[in-house]
Amino acid sequence: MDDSADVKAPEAHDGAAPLRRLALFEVVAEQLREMVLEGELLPGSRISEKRLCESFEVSRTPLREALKVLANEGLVELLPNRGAKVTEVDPREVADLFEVMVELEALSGQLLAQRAGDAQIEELRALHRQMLEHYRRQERVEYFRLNQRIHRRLAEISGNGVLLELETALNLKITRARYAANMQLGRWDESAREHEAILEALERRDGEALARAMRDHMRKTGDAVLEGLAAR
Amino acid sequence: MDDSADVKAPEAHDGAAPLRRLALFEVVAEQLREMVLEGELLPGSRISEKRLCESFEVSRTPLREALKVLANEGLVELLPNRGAKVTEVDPREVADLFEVMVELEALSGQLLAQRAGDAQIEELRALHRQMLEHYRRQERVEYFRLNQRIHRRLAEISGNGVLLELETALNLKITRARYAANMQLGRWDESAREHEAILEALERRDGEALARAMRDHMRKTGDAVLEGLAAR
DNA sequence: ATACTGTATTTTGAATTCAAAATTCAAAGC
DNA sequence: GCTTTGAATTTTGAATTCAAAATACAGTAT
Repeated sequence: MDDSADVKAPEAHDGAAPLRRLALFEVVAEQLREMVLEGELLPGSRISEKRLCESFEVSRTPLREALKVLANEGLVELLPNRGAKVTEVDPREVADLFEVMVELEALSGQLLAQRAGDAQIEELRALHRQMLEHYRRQERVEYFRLNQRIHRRLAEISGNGVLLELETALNLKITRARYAANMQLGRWDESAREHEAILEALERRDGEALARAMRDHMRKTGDAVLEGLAAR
Repeated sequence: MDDSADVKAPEAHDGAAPLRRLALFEVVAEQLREMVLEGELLPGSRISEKRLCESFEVSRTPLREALKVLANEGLVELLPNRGAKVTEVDPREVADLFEVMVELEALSGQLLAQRAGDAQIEELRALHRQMLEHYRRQERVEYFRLNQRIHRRLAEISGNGVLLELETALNLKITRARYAANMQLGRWDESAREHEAILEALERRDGEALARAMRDHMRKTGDAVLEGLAAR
């Protein structure tokens, strides 16, 4: 309607153009997701459709579609005839979350030991080194980003698409719990050591040890987050 | 010709009755889900919004909302500006699915051994006996239903809400794969024996054995389904 | 003053409308 | 004969409209 920059793919006659202009509701969903994750929309608060529509400058239709997506991700709750509210961070649920995530990580570990190629292990080692460098320089945001990226890459390389999807979905909620607990990046040193153990086990292709290391890492992360939540 | 009476009545167990009239899009989503699961809408087929709107006698708005729900469940794919199509049953993905499900079941087993109360174990034993009775009488549909119910009950009693949700979600896709492979109820006898082993381990509260039994059961189910898929 | 009831306002749910993109199909050009 | 081009049609995306439900509020009765 106005000067908004259209996101469109450059007209390429060349085949592989996987980049599609995403639907409005997807853009809105992404924005909303970020707002919920980072606590800009407070847990438990009611969501006024009208207000959000105005702030996003979209009509209610795409906003409501986006809310349905977020609802399926568990970030908002839809109360019939009563609008939507941001889901509360329930320590009990977070505990459950980690209980499951620990096992998923263990599975990732086993699969990784079987399936990771040499090049991929080197890639991970490089990312790891890079992360340690951020650690050394105390660059928190970059460290956190790389940490997330490494975990995602591990899930990708494990070669199980369903596992990757689940870890991504659960990681959403975990990230939110971290924010809620002001714990985005606690346990630097410990965490770095655990990562080292993971890399070593992977390089030895020791499935048992790798599963144990990843399980251990996730369990300790969970304990820290839960502790942070309790201390609010 | 069909049974459209089963739309509501989620009302069941414990105290606080959250009785609510469900939104139109939820009803539509439930119907669609069933149609996809049972193969009434063929994998890979494009979904015409107009046609479905007419058959459901609703406008496009709730139908589109329902499609978004199904898309998040992985039963349909949304192609921007090109409508929706029913997701194909990919044997590779089904294999991944079971690979994950096996671990979730193992976790269920461990938790069950720790947390199941005597009354709940008795309840499960009763359900098991009832299922065997259906087996004896060769009542396939009832057997299958009870089988599903027992698995769900096991997940519930394991006391981890996240685990329950994930198992429910994955079970959706597994059910679809079974239909696709014409395998809704293969392996009667074998399956019944495996269930017996599960119950026994649970009654002994032997977490290790229970995890092993449930893992084993799910793994064999997966093998059978994959075999069925390959033989299409 | 408090609790209750009926009414007005707001908010949500669903249908309809309008615009933009894709698909179809036929004709023109090579 | 085959491919390409460009309207006409269909289908999807998003805004708007209309209806129903919930909330807020005022007045009344106890």
